Amino acid sequence: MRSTGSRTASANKVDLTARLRAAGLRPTRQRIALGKLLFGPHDRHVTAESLHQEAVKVGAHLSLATVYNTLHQFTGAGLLRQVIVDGDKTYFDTNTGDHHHFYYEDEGLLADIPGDHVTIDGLPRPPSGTEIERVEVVVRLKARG
Amino acid sequence: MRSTGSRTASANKVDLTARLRAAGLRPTRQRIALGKLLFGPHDRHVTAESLHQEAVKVGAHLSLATVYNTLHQFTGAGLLRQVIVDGDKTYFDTNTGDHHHFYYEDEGLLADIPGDHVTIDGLPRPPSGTEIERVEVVVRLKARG
DNA sequence: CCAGCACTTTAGAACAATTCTAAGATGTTG
DNA sequence: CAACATCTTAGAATTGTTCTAAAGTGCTGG
Ligand SMILES: [Mn+2]
Ligand SMILES: [Mn+2]
Ligand SMILES: [Zn+2]
Ligand SMILES: [Zn+2]
Repeated sequence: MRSTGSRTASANKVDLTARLRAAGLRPTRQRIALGKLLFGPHDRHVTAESLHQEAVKVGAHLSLATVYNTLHQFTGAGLLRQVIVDGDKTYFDTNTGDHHHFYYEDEGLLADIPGDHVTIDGLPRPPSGTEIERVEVVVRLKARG
Repeated sequence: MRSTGSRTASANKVDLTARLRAAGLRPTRQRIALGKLLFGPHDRHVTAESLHQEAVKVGAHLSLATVYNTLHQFTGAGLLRQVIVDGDKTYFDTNTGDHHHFYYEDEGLLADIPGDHVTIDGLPRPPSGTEIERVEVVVRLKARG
């Protein structure tokens, strides 16, 4: 359903370069490094800090400010979306399609719930003058007692 | 359904004092002032900052640190719950029952969606070793284009 | 091929929300 | 009321994030 065939294959530099250009972003060393980490075979949920650490670990060296800039630019370009489930940090999600989340509160981890089979009934219609931008379901989990 | 009959009447000092004592909290001047603002006839969504300003406006004078302390103590006592919809600030909700939210992104305002009629189908069962603490639905609204 | 300009990166400062510290104030109890 | 535990609070500290402005890099027109 998602239109990005290249997402499922390991993201190579050519793909990324094209994707960045299409988004109006120059394919810089830093953006390509982050893109490789983000747009691999599986979807991911990262924070700026976690992605920065990961980038450093694979030898890319770039600043945390650049990670923030890049995450926001990718989000603006529709390559990422933000997920807000914790007051202390912002998560960025490579899955921009319709889906929901489990949130492991103890671990601070997100897991996708595909949107396909989830239905939400009985919601009131949006107040006049407004429209729905998105409906988000978060299932908060804790370790079984 | 909620067990707090006193919530619907204007919260008086006697009620609040009892409620605080029951929660193991001394009914101090500050906690009573905040309790009066919070536990009036309607449910409310506040931030520490908004509640502090409101308290100052009605002549109570207490520090922002006390507002934070009190909000957390009230939450621990089950008198409030937190709602996380914005990375920049935490909302506290006097409605501790089962319900969901509209979030006016432009305004930073929350409105309740009663839980009674909303049904969510097709959610996977929680991963083993975990249990669901709560299922939250947030309907993000934007001004109609 | 560049030169040259726009776009990027980044160190470090700045910010905003929240938490912490530790010292003085206040509620409660005998 | 004394005495102690509990509370409050100013101000410092922390954390996640954004901003600033200066140095670096990608791209294009000649
Ligand atoms: Mn914070
Ligand atoms: Mn913040
Ligand atoms: Zn996701
Ligand atoms: Zn609410």
